[in-house]
Amino acid sequence: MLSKKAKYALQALTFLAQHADQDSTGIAEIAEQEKIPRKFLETILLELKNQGILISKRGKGGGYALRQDAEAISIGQVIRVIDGPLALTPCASRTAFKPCQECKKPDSCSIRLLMVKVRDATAEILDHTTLRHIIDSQSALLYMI
Amino acid sequence: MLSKKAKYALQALTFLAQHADQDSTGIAEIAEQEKIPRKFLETILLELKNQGILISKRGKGGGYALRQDAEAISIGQVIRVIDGPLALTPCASRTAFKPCQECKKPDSCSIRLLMVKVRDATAEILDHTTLRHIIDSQSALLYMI
DNA sequence: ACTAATTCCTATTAATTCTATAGAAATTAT
DNA sequence: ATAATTTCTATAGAATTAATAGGAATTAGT
Repeated sequence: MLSKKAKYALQALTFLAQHADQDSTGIAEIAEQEKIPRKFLETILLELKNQGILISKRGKGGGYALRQDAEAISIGQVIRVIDGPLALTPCASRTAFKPCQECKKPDSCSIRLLMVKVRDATAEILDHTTLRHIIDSQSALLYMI
Repeated sequence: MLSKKAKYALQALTFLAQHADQDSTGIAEIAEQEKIPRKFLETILLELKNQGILISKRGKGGGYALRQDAEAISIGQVIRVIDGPLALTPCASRTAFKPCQECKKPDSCSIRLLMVKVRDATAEILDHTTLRHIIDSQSALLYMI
């Protein structure tokens, strides 16, 4: 399951993608529009900034904006940054592989191979879907079919 | 991520599938061989029994066995029983759909449609992989490719 | 009938993670 | 200066997960 944090992050990024014309949008506005707890959103946006997905402007009139165009930010990237690996088990992650304790042969563990297969299918979708797909519902819907 | 409980369940079921010739296998043996905390495993096996995946024999010489053949038990079924829906969000589940609070139109939410797509890809794999595939590593490996 | 071995049941504790908030420092536009 | 904002770090609160406890019920063998 996705955490609330990740869901909030996707909502906020979607909002920012939709307001990419403005050069920055404040936390307060995003929190209010998307109904996300204000202080919680603060920490989330800060994390997205520290991870290079957002840029910020401090002080009066400050706020956040996407660092790159919406088509350059994949949903997979966002979820990994907030919730960690996409894989169902650490031993099935390609970005953060970690073998199970006491697992002698990860290479021949059938459960692991299955989990890798699921991870690959998930990553294939999430790494090829971008914020652009999300905000442009028409192309998104076409893409989905 | 899969819970430890689900991982233990898969280990135990794999073990039972490999010992399907015996008419029952005790908790103690499974716990020892698979290095699963004994008391925790008790509750897991009981749950799998209550969900119709295992049968048990009580009293001296008792134990557990698969209710059906290994090829009739899918990994998706096991994970759902222990961890709940495969989907990353409740609104993307087909077996336990639940809309997000305040979501006006789940039908046109692009994030939801994306999550449904991921769910379907995951379920396609997990519902078509059985304990038989897992224990027969050769056919499993072929299947994986 | 007795004993030992086992599953069954329910409650509880312990540990971990997730969610949210607090409060003040640093920064910036006006 | 002032007001509005992000930044930072800590921590509290809530929920979930992981594990254990202890005894009841059942069964095989003697």
